Amino acid sequence: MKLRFWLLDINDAITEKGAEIHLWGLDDTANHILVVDKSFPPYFYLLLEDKADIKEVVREIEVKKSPDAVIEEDLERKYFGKPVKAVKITCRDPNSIAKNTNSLGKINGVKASLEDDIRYSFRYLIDNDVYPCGWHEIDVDKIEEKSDNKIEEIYVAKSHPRAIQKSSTPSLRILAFSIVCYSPKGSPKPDKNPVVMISTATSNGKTMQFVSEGSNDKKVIESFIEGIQTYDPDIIVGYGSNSFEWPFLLQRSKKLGIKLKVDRQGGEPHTSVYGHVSVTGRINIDFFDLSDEIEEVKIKTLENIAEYLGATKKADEMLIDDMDIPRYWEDNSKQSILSEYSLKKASTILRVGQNLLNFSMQLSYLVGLPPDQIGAAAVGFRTESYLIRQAYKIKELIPHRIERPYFPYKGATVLEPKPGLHGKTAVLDFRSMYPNIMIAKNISPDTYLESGEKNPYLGVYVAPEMGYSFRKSPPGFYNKVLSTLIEARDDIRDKLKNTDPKKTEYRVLDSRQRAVKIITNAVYGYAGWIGARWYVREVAEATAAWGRYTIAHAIDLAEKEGLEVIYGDTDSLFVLFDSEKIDRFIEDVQRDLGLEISANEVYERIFFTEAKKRYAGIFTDGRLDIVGLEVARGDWSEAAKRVQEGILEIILKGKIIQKATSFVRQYILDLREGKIPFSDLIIWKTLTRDVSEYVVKVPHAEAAKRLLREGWEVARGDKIGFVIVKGRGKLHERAVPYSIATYSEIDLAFYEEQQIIPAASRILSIFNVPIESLKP
DNA sequence: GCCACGACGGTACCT
DNA sequence: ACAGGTACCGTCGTGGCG
Repeated sequence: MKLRFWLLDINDAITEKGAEIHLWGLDDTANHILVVDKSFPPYFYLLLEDKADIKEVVREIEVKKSPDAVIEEDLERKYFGKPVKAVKITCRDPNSIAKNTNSLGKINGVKASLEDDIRYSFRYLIDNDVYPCGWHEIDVDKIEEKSDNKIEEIYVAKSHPRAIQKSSTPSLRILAFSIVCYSPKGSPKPDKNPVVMISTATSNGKTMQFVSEGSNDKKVIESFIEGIQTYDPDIIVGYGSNSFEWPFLLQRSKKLGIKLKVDRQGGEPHTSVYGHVSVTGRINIDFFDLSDEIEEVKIKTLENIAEYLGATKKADEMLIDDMDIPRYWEDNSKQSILSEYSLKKASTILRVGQNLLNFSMQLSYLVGLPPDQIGAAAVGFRTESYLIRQAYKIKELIPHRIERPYFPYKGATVLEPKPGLHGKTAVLDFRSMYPNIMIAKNISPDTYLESGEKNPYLGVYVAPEMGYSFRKSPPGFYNKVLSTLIEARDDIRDKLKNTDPKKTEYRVLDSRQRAVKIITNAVYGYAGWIGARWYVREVAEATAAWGRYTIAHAIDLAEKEGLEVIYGDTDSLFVLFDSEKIDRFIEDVQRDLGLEISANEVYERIFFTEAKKRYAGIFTDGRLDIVGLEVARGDWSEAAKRVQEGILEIILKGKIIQKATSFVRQYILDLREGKIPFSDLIIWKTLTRDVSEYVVKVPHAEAAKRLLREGWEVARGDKIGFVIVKGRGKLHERAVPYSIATYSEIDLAFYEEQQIIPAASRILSIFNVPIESLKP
């Protein structure tokens, strides 16, 4: 029979009989199904020397290969654009891939093994053009046998799946969860401390809560498992769950002698690629992983993300700090507040999840990585997964990732800004400059002409400055990929124009165009990443060089039209507004450089200091836009940022310096009088390494050490919030975690001198306001 | 021993 | 673990200072 299904999750199972692929999905009628495909053998390639005698090498392979391996000559493959002699070795057992790679790789005439490092389940997706979060059709037989699997039907595949065009998403059951652990002091430890509460919120509008009696938490976990199995969610979402909830529950369960059977085949969650936690048959997503897509939010707490997305009403109305949890749990009269908080957290996670799910699924569908992996995968790996799938389509062999030394290269041009306040200003930027340069100059790993190679008949593009050459023809790998992506995005944006923004379809399309944009923009960075499989430094270097050439010529053209350029960075020029000159300039650029430039932003007024990458402007509609300055940073106190923003608003709206200075003075008076709330004095900084690895004593690392001493776990990547307290000594000796410090200890003079005054004078010094006049 | 100064470590931003 | 360019803070070593 034919089965149509939407792919939810894929995993492999290695048995004595060979390898199996398990495809978990939903069929047309929303039944949960499992298709077992036993007929996809793993394989790898042997790349032969150019001069090797293929017949002779094959004879040698016959002798040395494992008995289950099958040889197939594959003369169609290319490697870095060049046709190569390759032999495909197919094995019944995925475990024999490594053995064969080792023994066959040494054969005379074999240059290298390739694609032996592609995961078996990913291989299946690539070769069959199967897409997670997409619809497929497959020939299957129904299996009647009863099993523990939490699904309605099990099938065995009689063909491989074929992707079909159908854009709808089936209705999926989502479960959000969050746990509360009780540890009298410090971070909870699964071998000592119980899970006292687990709260869930589900997409059918219900919530569940499991609370322990005393510290016996066995029942809490057991009821949670039962709750999951009963609701049987397709998607489980958490916030920080890959690093906290799942590992804690797993270890705690082990300690208590129970199995955390929450997946769809009676098994436990397990850690998999990119450090994500995989729950077989379901999609497990930790939305903390996706929070760095939201750059506007600096401190990525659930509350901040939720507030930004409009997924909660009052963000910190009932926020309980981790450090205060024991006090709530220990006090019977306060326990209900804790359980209310925990439930609210689960509901907030659900709403955040529902908000970000479209985007996750679109990115997953585009890149071709399962939705539970896509959030945890770094940008480089997302880009690479996309490239790998495209490479297969054009029969390009996939290079290994190899370790290389790092050599930096020259990047973009940044112009010196003209300091001060300017009138109406247009920002002209090149549309996708790097991708379009790579297309126009056919810059790609497979078109690069090594020095010494003779020029091809059809000619080369020679990059400025270094003179690297790239074949004009045929179109390179990156050229094809980027052209497709740019076209796809244009198509989606056209559709968006004719779609009602209130419709679901609009949100899906918008998520899709965002996903396409992210991958398009990441290709240049990927090309210069030493970890990239297709790393060719000259590719990134030549692209950057053409970029510098382009912006330099654009400046010339602008000046020839009589435009005054006041700033520019990489692919943008800020010019004093003149409609006619700008129109002519845009045409000049198109004619001379073959690239599109357009005025995407017009400021009514704009302000620069002497520094690059820092400015503030006001749009015609009165909106402020503050770039690079302290207001835009997450590592300055709210107090300093508020003062700076206030000044910028006053200046951009009316340039009344007097008003700005008295605003600063008033704020400082309020500070001195203790009127500025505690939370506005917290400074947040990321711990970018293990606390022991710091060579100099820096405030946030010293604050982190204090947390460690008090039993709290801090890890690389954590944001540490601290305040500066009164006393003698260096700053780092006075940095105290905000959760430990009290208001009366705070050194308000520090905030005046080292936070507010610098942030304020950054702006006001341009108008010659002396620092002394800022102090009351 | 104290101070000014510059190099350097460290973080976060911009495109 | 996508790139390079940039600003800015705090720490720390160093040389001058009788």
